[in-house]
Amino acid sequence: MSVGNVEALWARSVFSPVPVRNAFEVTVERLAQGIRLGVLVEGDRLPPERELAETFGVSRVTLREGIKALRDAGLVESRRGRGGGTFVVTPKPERTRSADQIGRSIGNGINDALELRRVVEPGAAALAASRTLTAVDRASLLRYLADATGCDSTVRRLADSRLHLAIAALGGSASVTAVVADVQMRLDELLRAIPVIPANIAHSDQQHAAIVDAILGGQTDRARIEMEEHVDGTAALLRGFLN
Amino acid sequence: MSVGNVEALWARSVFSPVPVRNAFEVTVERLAQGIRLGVLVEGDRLPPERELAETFGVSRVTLREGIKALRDAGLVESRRGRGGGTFVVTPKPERTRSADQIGRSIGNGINDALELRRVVEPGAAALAASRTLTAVDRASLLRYLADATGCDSTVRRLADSRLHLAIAALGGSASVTAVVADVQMRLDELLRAIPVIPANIAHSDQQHAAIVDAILGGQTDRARIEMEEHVDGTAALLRGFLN
DNA sequence: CAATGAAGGTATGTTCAGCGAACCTTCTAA
DNA sequence: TTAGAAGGTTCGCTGAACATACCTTCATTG
Repeated sequence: MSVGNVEALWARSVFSPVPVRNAFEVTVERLAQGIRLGVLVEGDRLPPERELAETFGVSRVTLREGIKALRDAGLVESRRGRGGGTFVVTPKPERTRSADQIGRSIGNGINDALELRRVVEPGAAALAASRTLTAVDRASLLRYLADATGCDSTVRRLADSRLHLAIAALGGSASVTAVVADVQMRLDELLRAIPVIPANIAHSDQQHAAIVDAILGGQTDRARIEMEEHVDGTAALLRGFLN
Repeated sequence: MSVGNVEALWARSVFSPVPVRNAFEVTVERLAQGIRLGVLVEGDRLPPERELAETFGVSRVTLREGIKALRDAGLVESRRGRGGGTFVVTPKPERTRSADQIGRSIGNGINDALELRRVVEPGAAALAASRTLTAVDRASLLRYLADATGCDSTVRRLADSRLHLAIAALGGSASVTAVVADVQMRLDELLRAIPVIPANIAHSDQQHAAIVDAILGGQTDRARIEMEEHVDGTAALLRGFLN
């Protein structure tokens, strides 16, 4: 692959439009990410608006705009009255655009996301393996692995995200977890759109199991390598569907 | 190290204050980062305000507020009249707070930054090594290595940042480069504040050389390992000064 | 040695996101 | 049946950001 010279890349990074993100957008993004990546699951109830607004450091009006957007997107439902609240709802099957369409719309961002993933997820796995995990954490990890094993379609996609995110979270670094969440989010729509064949699922399951095994065994190098292979496999699959 | 359970970490990541960053702040941050990390060096002239405002997608008034902040911080100077402009100026020796003070003010963020660095920089080095570099890029990399070798103090700090950033940039992924820039920025003040002893410098120089050698030789694994050692060394040094 | 024009510096009025605060409506649990 | 906990609504205020026009400096150039 041809690489422009370093200075040019720097210049682009310093002299490019500043991403102006207002409170509304950030709020929506946060909550949508929580739902899309399976941190908030179906039936979960969000904290009351007044409370959530405060923890977000945002006015209630702004928060409500965000929630309205999520409701319009079919991600949550609101019920009024005592005992009411805003609840996470089944992720709709969604008008799935073809992987090709999505790929086109995200464009070069895909390669960028895949490269970032290739860098950060193996590192995150190794970090997790280097930790001394509590019994609770070990149990959680195994549960996430089980959830992501065998099944297919939408459920699997969610469970897969959760597993990858859990691995990152076990590393204990908020920033690392945030980067992994960002990557998962960027690739999510695409991963949901590609058709999954049983052979791929089985292979992916094996890799997941190997990664978890390495982490639980404290084998940092192996954890990294297994994750590298897994990530490379997914990347190859994705790139295959976009050419 | 004891790690809280996964769900708790997630909850914190979803239910925490949204970072509301206005155009002004982002603008300042961008330019300050460019200067602090040595992408813009002394004597460089920024594009004219009208032009820069447009590339940033920000009004000229807002941009000027940002530039004023940088001027107050002693990072740039402005000259009026034809042939004038805003110029990057010598990074002042700066009222260097002690490493301990800085450490306290950044607090837990340091460990977080160090962990992120440990994950992302070795990966970035490996990514760079996996590329087929142009002759220009190879020459650039060697020049950055030379700049960062031997000298000490402020000059070295800047050249070190530039080298690490250049390595990330050679990987060709904008996102990876951005994360590395973020990490370097977070650790910059601290790294500037710790006293450097000749032995450390020499060791660091050796490691830099080894990293660059591995990258130029296309040895991805070695590039990663050398960078890991280098980053671990710096981390140990930093942690040592904070205890 | 003027005159030009490219640059930074200033002033003004408009718009709109976001806020706080008070209030309305629904509906369950006691 | 009623109190209270939730979501839903309204309104006026503030400040950030903008567009636009104009002023000031001063190196270059004719």
